[in-house]
Parts: sequence; structure tokens; C-alpha cells
Amino acid sequence: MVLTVRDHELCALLVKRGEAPFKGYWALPGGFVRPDEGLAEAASRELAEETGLRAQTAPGQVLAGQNPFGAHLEQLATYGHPQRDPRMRVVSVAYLVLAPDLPSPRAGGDASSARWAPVSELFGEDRNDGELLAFDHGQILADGVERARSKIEYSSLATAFCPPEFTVGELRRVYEAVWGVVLDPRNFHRKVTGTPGFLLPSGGTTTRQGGRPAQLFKAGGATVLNPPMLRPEA
Amino acid sequence: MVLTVRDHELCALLVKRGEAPFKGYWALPGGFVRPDEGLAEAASRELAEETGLRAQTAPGQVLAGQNPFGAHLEQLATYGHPQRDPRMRVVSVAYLVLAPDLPSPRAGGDASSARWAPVSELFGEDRNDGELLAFDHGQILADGVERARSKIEYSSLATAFCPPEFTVGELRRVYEAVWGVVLDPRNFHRKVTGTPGFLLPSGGTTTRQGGRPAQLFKAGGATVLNPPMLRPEA
DNA sequence: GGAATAGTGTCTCTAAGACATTATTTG
DNA sequence: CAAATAATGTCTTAGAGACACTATTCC
Repeated sequence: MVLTVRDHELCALLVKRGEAPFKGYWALPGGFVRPDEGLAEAASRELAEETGLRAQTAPGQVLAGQNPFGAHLEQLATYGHPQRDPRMRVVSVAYLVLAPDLPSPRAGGDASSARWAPVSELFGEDRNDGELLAFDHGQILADGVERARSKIEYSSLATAFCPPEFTVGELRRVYEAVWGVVLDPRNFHRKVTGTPGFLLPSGGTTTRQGGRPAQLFKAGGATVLNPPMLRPEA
Repeated sequence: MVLTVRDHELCALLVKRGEAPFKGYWALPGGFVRPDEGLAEAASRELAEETGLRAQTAPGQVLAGQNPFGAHLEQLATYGHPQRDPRMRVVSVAYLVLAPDLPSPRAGGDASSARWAPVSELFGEDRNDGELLAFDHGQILADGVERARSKIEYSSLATAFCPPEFTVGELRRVYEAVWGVVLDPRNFHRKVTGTPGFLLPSGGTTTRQGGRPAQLFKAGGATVLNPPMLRPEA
């Protein structure tokens, strides 16, 4: 499953199923592992086929990786309930991709059958239509969103949602979108710039948000944040 | 894979392979999923068959669960490198079990082919013999140990290593064994007794450690610790 | 008594949260 | 000019770490 932040909202990539079962339902993109490829390799290949995005694990890393584009890919969980597919026993190894805002989804050339769905529309308070995803993909989506929400607390993974260069304000809006909260800009700025290895000044400035020009940063090498960025309580 | 704490050390359950490939090597216990059972169900069944321990996920919980015995079972990760088994393509869904100290391992009736191995002997500084596990089980073990080490930071999962009733000192020794550090008893006591929902006084006291009698506790309902129990840095 | 463990209290310092204030752009 | 965003600074308070000290058992 692919998550991104668009228009200040956390969004998941969905594709419309063209065949039974669950024909016409929205589902998470996926496919089958080839006999001679690894699991992460297969996830990366399917992702490229369906969205054109390149994300792959670093060699030797079993569970997670970061690619040159900044997109992040990691194994989420494996789902194997005997009746999760009405046709036959299917075991799915779900992978989670965190990507910067992408131009537009294109599902194997068929643009009408793919979309970015705000996760707040799929579950939570804003859910107005009770739309259900195919198979157990609602559960997989919920697990992936929770993984993303908790992982940006104690890692620098939120930068995977940002373009190669970004401002502190843009990074803050990522946190706000993923957590669905409002953060104090001043305390946030002090926190992220004060955490060694989180942000690396790239020298430039930008004014694309209006207002005073903001300093541009790249993701620093740090992967673990200590102390963590605490998610505000309910 | 099953982890426990014995003699102030974090230990993993290993079984000796009686057949090729890797005949005579130590390996993590495991087995095959039956056509009509779930993944966690299969892990729970194999565990009971090989050790007599009962651990199962609570119904509806996909990723983790807690059973009446206090043993905890959760999905760890899935390993599917094409050449991880020299015979054929095998995809393994690893489950992690955290259990209190068990009487003695018995592997399907054959006691000589199962043992509790301190993880410090399998990797890390203390590793004196360079013993290797079968297949990629060394990697799986490392991933499981890291999961346990990080998870007791922000959850009450350390109680899964304890008997149903335990003292603050026993819980502290669990943290010390899993992290391989020494903690201040006074600060630890203040921290765990001050975290609401972590510990529930059971009324009794015990003197099994010598010294002044200690109050006995049960695991409280809390699963998430906020603020977390911080692991001391290197 | 001495050794061991349990439990409470006190001090310091880091860092989070709640603000004020100044700086620099666009409209 | 006003409005928006960026960046820095100040105050308060919660909580972690480093201790001293008392309590209660077994030997």
C-alpha cells in the first residue's frame, strides 16, 4: 500500500477492481511474487508497474529501505486468514510505501481506475459513505496507517513524504496531516532543528509558501530520533 | 521464535535439526501451515506441539495477542528470499512469542534436541564459538530480539516474561536481561508504580528474593506506556 | 549485627508546552 | 499598509537520572 500527503491530508493509493470477486470495489494495489524474486523486490516491481514510482529496499535490508527518490518501502505484515479470498487460500505479504506527493495516479495506463483516497474518508469520523474496500484491505490499510503514524514519532521517516528539499513548515504540515492534529510552529521548529542528524541545511531558501523566505533542508542521515517526536494525546 | 528470560539472560528456544539440509545445526522451531488454519493459529499449534506452551492471539486481533497464561504471540515478519532454503522456494511467516521462564524444553518428546540458548552466545560481544543457525534463522532471531527490546520500551509487554504475579524487582531484572543493562532500582520503582495501568497490586507479598518482603503485582490492563520506559543509550 | 532487597524522598537538569516578539516576504 | 509565514526567545512544568536514607527480611 502506498501512502502520501496531498492537500494537507494523508492519502492512500487505491485501484478499482475490474474482475470478480469484489468487481467494482476499490482495493489496494498488488500482485503476485514471481518464482525467482524476493518479496520486497516483487513489491517494488508492482509499485513501479502501477504508479511509475521507484522505491526499493537497500541491499541487505530485509525489513525496510530508502531509495534515491526519498520514497520508503518496508514490510508491513502478512495476512493469511483461510477465507480472506472467497476463491481460494491466498496469503498476502503487505508492503508499506511512504512517498512524496506524486503528480497523478496512473494504474497500468488506465487513469480512471486509480485514485488517491484521503484515509479520513475510508475510516474515522469523516467517513460519510461507509465505503468498504475489497477483501481485508480495510484492515491492511488501518494497520499501515497506524504503522506510519507511530513510526514518524521515533524516526525521521516523515521526510519520506517530502520532496528532496523541503522547509520546516512543510515537514510540520506532513506531521499535522498524518496525525490529524495542529502543532505549534515554534515548538516544532525548535524540536526538529535541535535534533542532531534530522535535518541538513541545503543552503537555499524558498518562498513558495508566501511570507518570509524559509530555509531549505534535506533529510539528514539520522534514522532514529532520540528523544522522539511525541504525538499529542487525544 | 520463543524468547524468555532465564538466570538474568534473554534466551531463545532452539531445536536441533535431524535432517538435511543443515542437519545437526540449531534452528528456530517451526512448521507448516495447514490448508484450513490461519497463520497465528498455525504458530500457536506448532508452539504447543514443540514446547507444551499455550499462546494464542485474542480473537479478531491480527497482529498480536495475550493469552491467559501471560505468554504473548505476535507476528514478526515474513522471509522469502528465493534461495533461503536450498531445496526449494520457501516463504516463512515468523511469529514472536514472549513467555515466562519455562520448566524445561521438550521438543516433541526428544529433550536432547532442544535448548534455551542465551542470545548473547548467538551474536554480540560474548559470542565465542561463532555458532551459526540453520537457514536465515540468525537474521530472524536478530529481528525478533530487536523487536522485543524496542517493544518493552513503549508497551507493558515486559510483563509477558513474568509469572502471573511478580515483584517490581523481578520486572526490573527482566528489563535488565532483555536490554543487557543495569537499571537504578529506585528510579525504576518510581517509574513503573507511577505509570497508571501498568501494575495492579495483587495484595500479597513475597520474600523469594531474600531481603525485605516485596509487594506482588499483576499486569495491569495498560498496553501502551506514555511516557515510555526509555532504554539507556550506549 | 551484617548483608541483601524493598521502598520513599530530594535534588538537578533536560526538554516539552505555552506563549511573546521580531524578521521578511507578497498583495 | 495588512497579512502571512519564518525564526528566535522566555517562562513554566513534567519527568528522567543521580543520589541519600529508611524498612524489613534472612543469615
